[in-house]
Amino acid sequence: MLDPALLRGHLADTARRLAARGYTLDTAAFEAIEAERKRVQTETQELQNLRNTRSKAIGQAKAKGEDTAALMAEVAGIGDRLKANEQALADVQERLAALSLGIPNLPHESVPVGGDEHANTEQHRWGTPRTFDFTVKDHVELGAHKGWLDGDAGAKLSGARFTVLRGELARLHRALAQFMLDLHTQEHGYLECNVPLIVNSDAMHGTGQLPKFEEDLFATQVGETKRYLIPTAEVSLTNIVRDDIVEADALPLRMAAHSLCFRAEAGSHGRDTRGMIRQHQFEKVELVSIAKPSESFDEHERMTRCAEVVLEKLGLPYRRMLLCTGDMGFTATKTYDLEVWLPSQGTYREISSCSNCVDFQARRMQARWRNPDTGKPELVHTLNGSGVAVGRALIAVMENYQNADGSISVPEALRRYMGGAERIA
RNA sequence: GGAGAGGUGGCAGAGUGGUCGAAUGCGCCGGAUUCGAAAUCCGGUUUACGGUUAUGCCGUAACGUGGGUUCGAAUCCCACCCUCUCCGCCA
Repeated sequence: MLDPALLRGHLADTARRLAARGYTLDTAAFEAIEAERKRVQTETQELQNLRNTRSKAIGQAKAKGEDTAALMAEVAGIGDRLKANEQALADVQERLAALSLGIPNLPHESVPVGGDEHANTEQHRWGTPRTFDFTVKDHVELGAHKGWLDGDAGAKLSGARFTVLRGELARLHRALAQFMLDLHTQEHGYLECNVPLIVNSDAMHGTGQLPKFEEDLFATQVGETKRYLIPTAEVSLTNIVRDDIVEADALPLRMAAHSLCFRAEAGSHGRDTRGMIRQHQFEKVELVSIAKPSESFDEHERMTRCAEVVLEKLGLPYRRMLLCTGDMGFTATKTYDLEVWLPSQGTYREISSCSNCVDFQARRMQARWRNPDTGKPELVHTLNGSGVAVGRALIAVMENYQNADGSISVPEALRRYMGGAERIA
């Protein structure tokens, strides 16, 4: 959620900055509803004030044993008027909230302006894609060996975009997650967390999945209670500080979790249907930082580096992209994507996304810290990044480390998690 | 799933219809005392929203959540959520 003061005081400028990311803010509608809100709220508060003072007078009169009939008559009509006003206020505030909750974050000034991914700018590359002296196979062909990667079984059990992993490949997948979590918790200073995969509606509103993107989520309903499967552990980790006031010396609060993620992938029909690039269920090691506002952009660089180190230790060539205004997610003010080299596609594919959301999620969550300079609770900044997507990392390892005979070499960093194995075959 | 107890400020804990945003204690901040400290004493110490002739002032709201009764609700009524204890079940 944007700062309401920004919308009230700098509406035209805010609309212009939102337009850079392809969002059209209906300023006339906003101004109309905001004017109504102000009028109704002022009226309501005046009525409440009147009722309070009159009621207090009645109490004092009764205490003195005086007759209260005149006072009672005076206050008679207030109740109904007040009730009507309070209802009107609730209505207008609900409409205002619906509008506000649907407005995306403002892009940071360092973000290039552009409509889609073609305007993203490459920041740097690491590693050199390997040259093969045989015809490379993609991960689906490699995975067909020994039933390692079985899309048909996944479809039988659940439908499209589900996969069964078996044998040494399943073990390699697990090794990747273990390796990443160990790296971030033991070397990068993140606190290991194990979090709920099913969360309530408040949590989904806090990090911005709701109310706008419900169709992207899997939901559960038990009795009257509707809950949602997390599309990323960002939801669980970030909402830990919802409604909290964090002490200054606890910041930055760095948390990491290995979790399952569930995405409905509505609107992705036909994209990446082959293999396990885009699944309804996948695993990810997620990094979340809760930071002081003055430190969040430094923290963003640091977090992105933590993700890059994963790929470097795995020996996977990648590049860092700075997303343009039109390609960023709803909550982000600035996002770096890491793209890993996939030999079968001859291109780089997204494997991590690291975003600074500044106070956008914090305002929705009422997540604050106590600023020692002011003594007041102020909104924190929240950041999240994949460090990294486990399923896509598996694909990258399979394809980049494949051998002519269809076996797959195990990257040095993973061998201790694979009982020392140098290759799987 | 059954039975019971309970949810009040940073914490503990009073308050069962009226001047209660809420006693008291602890903690915290400032001051006095002191060579300094402890102890003691004095004062201060929630948050959100709105207004404003803004480093202040005024108003409104908030005692788990949502409704209801009432001129007036932390207090009475209803529903729900959560926590704890015991029993059952279960990984």
